[in-house]
Amino acid sequence: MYAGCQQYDFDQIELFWQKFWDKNKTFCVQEDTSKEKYYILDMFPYPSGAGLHIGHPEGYTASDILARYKHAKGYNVLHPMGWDAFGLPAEQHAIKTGINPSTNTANNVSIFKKQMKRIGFAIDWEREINTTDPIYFKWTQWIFLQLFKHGLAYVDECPVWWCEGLKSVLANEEVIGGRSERGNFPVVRKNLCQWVLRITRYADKLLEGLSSVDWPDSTKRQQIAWIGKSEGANIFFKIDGHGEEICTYTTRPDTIFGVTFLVLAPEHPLIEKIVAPKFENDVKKYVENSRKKSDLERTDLAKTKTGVQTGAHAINPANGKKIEIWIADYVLASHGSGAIMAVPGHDRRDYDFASNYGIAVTKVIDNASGDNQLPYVGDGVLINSERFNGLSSEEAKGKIVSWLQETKRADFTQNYKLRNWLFSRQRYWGEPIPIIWIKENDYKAAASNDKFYFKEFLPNEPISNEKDGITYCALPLCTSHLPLTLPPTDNYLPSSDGESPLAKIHSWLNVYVNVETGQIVPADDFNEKDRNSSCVLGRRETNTMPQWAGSCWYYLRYLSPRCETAIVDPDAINYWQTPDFYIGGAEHAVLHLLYARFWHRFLFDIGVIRTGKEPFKKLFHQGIILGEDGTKMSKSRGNVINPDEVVNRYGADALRLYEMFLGPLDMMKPWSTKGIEGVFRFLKKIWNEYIDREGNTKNFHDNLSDECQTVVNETIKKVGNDIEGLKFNTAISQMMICLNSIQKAGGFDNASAGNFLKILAPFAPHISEELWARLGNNGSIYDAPWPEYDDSKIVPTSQKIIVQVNGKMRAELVVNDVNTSEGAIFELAINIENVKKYVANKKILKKVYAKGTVVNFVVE
RNA sequence: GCUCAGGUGGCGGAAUGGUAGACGCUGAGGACUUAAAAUCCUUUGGCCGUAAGGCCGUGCGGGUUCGAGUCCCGCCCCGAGCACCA
Repeated sequence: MYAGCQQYDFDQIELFWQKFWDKNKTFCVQEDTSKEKYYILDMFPYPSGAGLHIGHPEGYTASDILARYKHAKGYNVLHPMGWDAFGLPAEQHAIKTGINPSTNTANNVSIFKKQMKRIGFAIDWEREINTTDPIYFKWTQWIFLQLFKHGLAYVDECPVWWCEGLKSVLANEEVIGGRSERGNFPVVRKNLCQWVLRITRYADKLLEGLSSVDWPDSTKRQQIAWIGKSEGANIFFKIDGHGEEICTYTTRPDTIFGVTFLVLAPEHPLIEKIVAPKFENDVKKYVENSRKKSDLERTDLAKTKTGVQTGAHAINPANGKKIEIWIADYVLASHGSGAIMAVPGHDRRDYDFASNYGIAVTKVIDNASGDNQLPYVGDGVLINSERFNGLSSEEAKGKIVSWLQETKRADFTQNYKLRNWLFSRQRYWGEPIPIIWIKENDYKAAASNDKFYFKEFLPNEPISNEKDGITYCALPLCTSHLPLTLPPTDNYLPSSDGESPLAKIHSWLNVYVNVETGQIVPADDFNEKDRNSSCVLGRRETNTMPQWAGSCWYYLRYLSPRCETAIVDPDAINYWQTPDFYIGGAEHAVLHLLYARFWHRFLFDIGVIRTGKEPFKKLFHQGIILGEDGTKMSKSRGNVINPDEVVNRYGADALRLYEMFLGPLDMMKPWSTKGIEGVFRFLKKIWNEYIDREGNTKNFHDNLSDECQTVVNETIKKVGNDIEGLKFNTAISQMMICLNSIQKAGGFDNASAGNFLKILAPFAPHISEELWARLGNNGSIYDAPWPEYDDSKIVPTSQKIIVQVNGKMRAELVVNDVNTSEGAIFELAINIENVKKYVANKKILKKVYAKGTVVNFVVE
């Protein structure tokens, strides 16, 4: 069966085959131990109301080509798709309309799915997942509870980014230049009680794991920079006339003899204790001022560095010198110990500050190049450093810290830029955090009860939080309570004091917990006659999880999407393991990919999965498709290309082919409407090589010319290699070259007609299916094996050798015998008219022959 | 400022140190057609030349090499990421 049109009617053909694939479940897979598996993962989309963007099909087509190719090569290919559907836009839509976000989400998902099916991706839709589906987020909550149990989730009253525009707290990563990443609203600091995940405990593991993965270098580098590990030392400075010490972190202990002052961050806890009465007012003013400043203002590099004296002094532990202690906001409380030993001779920032306030600058490192300019920030040889003079920076670092260590005035240590992961969001449309807060006394009493039900995820140390003078402890739900679903409401607006909309839904919020039976009853429904000593009143956690949570582990869920007993079925993961290939945008280089690695390594550490420490062995980022004007597509610029319109006008095969033909997959490249007409023409040419004007399949040649056979075999080879190397643009141009040759030669023979369709199929599956069927084949071309090529046909029977004189091309030499000797080649070459001209009467200094390619005569 | 990636015709882009510009688009000319669309053929880096052929040419300046878009050094320009991280 086939669509049966006369001309290349892409609409009829594509719809016919899409229906065929659906009906026959062509792309559905099961574990099959007789075959090697290949797991291809796309970063799953957020199903926005705007529908598919023209950039989506780029990555999806790339992974689809690979999936279809690997299948043809005999692999059991898993290529699933799902929806990262929690998130702000659906919630804001709900705030505006009062319609539950799940309705809106379901709507958007169906649009996305329809669009993706219309492009013909070889996706196993039976494995479709959705992060907002309770059967999915049951396990997201379960993983959170594991983190909680293992002491990796805690609450902290910490300064967080509060965005008034979004009425929500944002993570550091969601704040760009003092404004929210989404919506571009201004943000301010605010103290709130938040859930935090201890990702910093995994800093070293996350760093170490990068060396074992095949990822783009830039992405690895970004993660390394984000983790920001540095090796250095804590050095302790005694405060003159005080019992206190100031701990400073430095990576340059070799410059300790050049310390001329200390600087504390304005938030440093010792400030109040050490400030001299005379300076109290100035200090107070300065500290208050810097608290008011936004981070943007504080970290503006262009501004001159400001600070105030404390009037207190510290003693340099290396030489006993008394130095001033200053406060300045160029020192960050969040890094190291929030205090630094300032070495203006060898640090740009300390130098700037010292210059502003007339503080002494001492040179303690000799620059090898003899440049005397200060500050000199490189390594060198120590001077003015007493017994350490003459040592290199490298040697001195260790020796000085060891020496100070003897008297407990220093310690070797490391520092990280990585902060713990703020995991709370004050939103409705996210996974509820499966925690109930109960009074500390109730918790203690319950925990010491042998019949305590809530042991499954109980941490060693209770997580507690004080509210209105009462201490509450976090009681973790058990697997049997999951999923904890979102209560219905029609008011999605967060409360003005920063709490999630869930805090307003009292029937859900307040519950009675039976700590012996595990029964949880809404307080409203609580029947007083059921009250007994094991019933305690609790308040549910109202924060929800960030959108990253659902995407941290989705690649595991595809393996057994309906599994009810575990996050992933053990047999399924034992077979499919982790993805062999992961493709998605570079915008997720740090956050998603770091968080997912963190969860994966955690799940590995607690034995939930045993498939290796890293989730994504091979990663690739597709580039961005720009508008026709070479700028980023945006509504305001009016340069947005709608994929539906492209499909309507040229078809899915043309869209797929064109996006792959545009240029290298990882590059940014502009869309061109004229360009897609080119590949559309190519598809029509293909059609016309198979089907005559009456719509009948053509008769092919009995055999092809040698020349054509060479091209066909080269094409099979190159297309295969190019797919493996993800060089789809050159694979397509090779197929064009092949078709041009076939066209010139007057058509295919039977063998090449079939082979050409097999290599075309991953790129343009619909037309390939249709023509494959019209050649008389049954079933889907998807199941046809990848063709073999004949290397002997690729080796040409004659060779074209370029003849150069002094490196300039002067002639071409064609030799019929590939094994012609070097001497004979020189003889033939030198006798060509246009070569003779240049070597005549000249002394030949050198003759070079690169076998089969070039002859070069070097003459005086 | 630091780190990384890149700079090739009118455009998107090809080129294991070996014919720079494959393939596609655009432009020009032609065939078919009453005409148009579609299709097909020729041509399309610049300059000189009727041609054969020659000279120049991969951001700029040097270098290595028989030979450089490709390797090395310095500079310029665009893009991305990080950005007072001590």
